[in-house]
Amino acid sequence: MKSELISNLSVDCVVFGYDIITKSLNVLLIKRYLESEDKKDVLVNDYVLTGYHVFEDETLDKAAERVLKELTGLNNLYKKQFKAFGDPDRLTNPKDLIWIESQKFNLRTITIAYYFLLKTEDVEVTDNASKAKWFPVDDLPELGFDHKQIIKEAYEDLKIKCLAEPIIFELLPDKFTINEVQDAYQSILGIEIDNRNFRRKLINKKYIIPLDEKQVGVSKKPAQLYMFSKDVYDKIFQKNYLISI
Amino acid sequence: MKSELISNLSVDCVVFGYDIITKSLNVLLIKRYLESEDKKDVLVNDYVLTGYHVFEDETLDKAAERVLKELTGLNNLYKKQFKAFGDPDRLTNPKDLIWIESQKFNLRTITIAYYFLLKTEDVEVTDNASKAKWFPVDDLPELGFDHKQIIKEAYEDLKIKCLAEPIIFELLPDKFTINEVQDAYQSILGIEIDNRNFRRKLINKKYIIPLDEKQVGVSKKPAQLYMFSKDVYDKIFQKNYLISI
DNA sequence: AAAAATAAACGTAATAATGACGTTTAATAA
DNA sequence: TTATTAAACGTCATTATTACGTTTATTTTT
Repeated sequence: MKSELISNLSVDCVVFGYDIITKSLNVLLIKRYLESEDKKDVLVNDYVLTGYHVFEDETLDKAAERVLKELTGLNNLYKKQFKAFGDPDRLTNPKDLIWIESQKFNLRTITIAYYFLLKTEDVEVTDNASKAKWFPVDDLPELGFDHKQIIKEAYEDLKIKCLAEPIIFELLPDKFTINEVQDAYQSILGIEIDNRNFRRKLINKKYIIPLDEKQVGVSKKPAQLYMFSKDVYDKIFQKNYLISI
Repeated sequence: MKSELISNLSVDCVVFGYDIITKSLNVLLIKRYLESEDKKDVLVNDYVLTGYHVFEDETLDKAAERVLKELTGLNNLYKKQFKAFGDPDRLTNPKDLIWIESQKFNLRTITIAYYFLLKTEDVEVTDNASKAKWFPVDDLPELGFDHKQIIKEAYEDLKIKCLAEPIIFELLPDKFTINEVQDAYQSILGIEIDNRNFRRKLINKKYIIPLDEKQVGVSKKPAQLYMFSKDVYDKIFQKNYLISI
């Protein structure tokens, strides 16, 4: 008879931050440590996503939020559980064998992967050996485990969601210019958009609200600032089923 | 120190079938058995999704496909892993406590939930006590565990995907009429669509291909049959980023 | 203080898509 | 042969999109 699987449960967080200056979508990564023979922490020359085991009395969502809070100090970010990873080749450690009622079980590590959206500027990054660091999503360093794959799938999901929902505003400051929105779309989706058409389209949306403010500290004509109203968006969306196949 | 979580891993399958006659989206469910004191199987008066433990050497996807194959005999259906469910209150059984290196662990059951799409007609259902049965998604019976919630979330995900991708054709026969597509959308999304506009829109799509065939055995004017070409759709989609916020 | 430079903002015309309807056609049933 | 009915076609006003050109407001340079 085949063995049923007992697994070690963790969450991994893909933290996406958009940098309005460099116009790049970044991922927050930490250096990986491994436990050595003599129990000292040894630095490995690659990076990993932040993740941790789920505690006994914790929901998956809470575990992801806890991990994120420890990493960034932030709460209440846009969060999406996008996929579970748990293929047999994820088995990490030969010590991960357990016995239950004299039966042997392999202990596979299942991770429930989340992604979070924020503004790069909201996370203070000090480039110490042990601390988190931003990397452009299209120029990642060496990554441990299957984390490159996890990031890839998170990014795919994000792109699709960007096209269908106004989550771009989770990545932008509360007050933004039209061109900043365009740049964000272009960077994330890897496409070119006509500025004049994009501008008209966005300005005509009821939920894109012009403010009585302009950019300050720019060395050319300062642009009009806008905000996104989720309330207005939700009201409009309710009656707007659009089959776009 | 808080206990890390060790979990029992399973997959649950939400099998959606669309019935072209009753115009209803159905879910395939089985009666639930519980193990009684004297080890005989005892029937419980509710239904559950099909699901099973993941085996030691199995990927999550393979496990879901295996469960589906055992239930329906079918392969190669549209499949989506849509969410992991594993909150602490899912803990089912007091016997689910294990010891590893003299540490006690609670054994929570994590389930990776998938949904599959097929035509109701493709699954022969015999209404025996132990066999699978179709239920309309908006008229479900009593359900065990958190399976009502799982179905609800699968349905929400399906609705959103229906609006963005041509997965409706996974639920329809290979040869279909325009009105059958409209009925499917109306039933699944719970909306009314103008037939004349819908017809025009669909017929104009390059990937909706008219066949040299009409309906047979209908008692009114027989309708033109069409097919969906995934190849053509994929080619068109590649250059068609549409930001529809 | 005027001129050059430049990003922001506005404009237009052709085409395509959508929404809200009315009408005709091809088949079966009476 | 006629009535019935679902399928299929047509129209018109409105809105959205595409593909461009032009003007404006501000800073920097001369």
